[in-house]
Amino acid sequence: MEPLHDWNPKPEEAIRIQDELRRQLRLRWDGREVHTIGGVDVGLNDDRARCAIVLLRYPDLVPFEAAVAEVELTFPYIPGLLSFREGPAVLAAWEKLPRKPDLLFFDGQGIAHPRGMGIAAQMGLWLQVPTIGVAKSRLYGIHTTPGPRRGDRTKLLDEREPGRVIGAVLRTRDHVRPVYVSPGHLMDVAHAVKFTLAACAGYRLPEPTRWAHKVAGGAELPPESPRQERLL
DNA sequence: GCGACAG
DNA sequence: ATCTTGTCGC
Repeated sequence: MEPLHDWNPKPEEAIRIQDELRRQLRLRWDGREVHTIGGVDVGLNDDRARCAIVLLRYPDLVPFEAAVAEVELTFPYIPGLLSFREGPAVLAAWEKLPRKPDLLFFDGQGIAHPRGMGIAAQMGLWLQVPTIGVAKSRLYGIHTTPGPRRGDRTKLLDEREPGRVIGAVLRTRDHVRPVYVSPGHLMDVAHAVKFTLAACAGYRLPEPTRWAHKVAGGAELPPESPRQERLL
């Protein structure tokens, strides 16, 4: 892939990089067919980051492939610069994947970010694949509380430009805390919400992300999820 | 200066 | 993210 920038800049430079990358984002869904989706999760251990990417069949959500990679941590956790801490591990796991998914879910924000460049957006640019950010809490944006049922949602608005919708606060289960959904690259808000609901099966977080979290923690894919199954 | 602050 | 068991409520 095309190196877009250095991964160990000073925070001030990282911010400049994000401001520059923003113009490359394509916040539009092109209508492509989706047969496989992937989930990314990064676990942190002392001075190393372990990333897992799990691929699932869509729309039945059966996991069939996974890749794990571990990398040395070189960047601190700074709100707004999460991608610089976890990005290298994601790239390492991505290169180990035998095949790439049609769509990727991230644990974190897409464009619902101070500079419109959350980890789902930034990695979408690196990987050149449609991405969606599903965060467990808010980083940026203003909103009201959505209804209590699965599917209920409110708009996530840009703090500095309240007329601009940057995502959705979405209830993925009845009476459970909503998640913050925002498009990354090659995605729009409506489809990000649609795919997120389609990927949530009984739990607050999307299945791809849940599997990635388990695998990053050492779990194996179930036997009934053959790693070499033909998909088409 | 005082909060807010993905994972 | 991580420290940490059982427990209350939807």
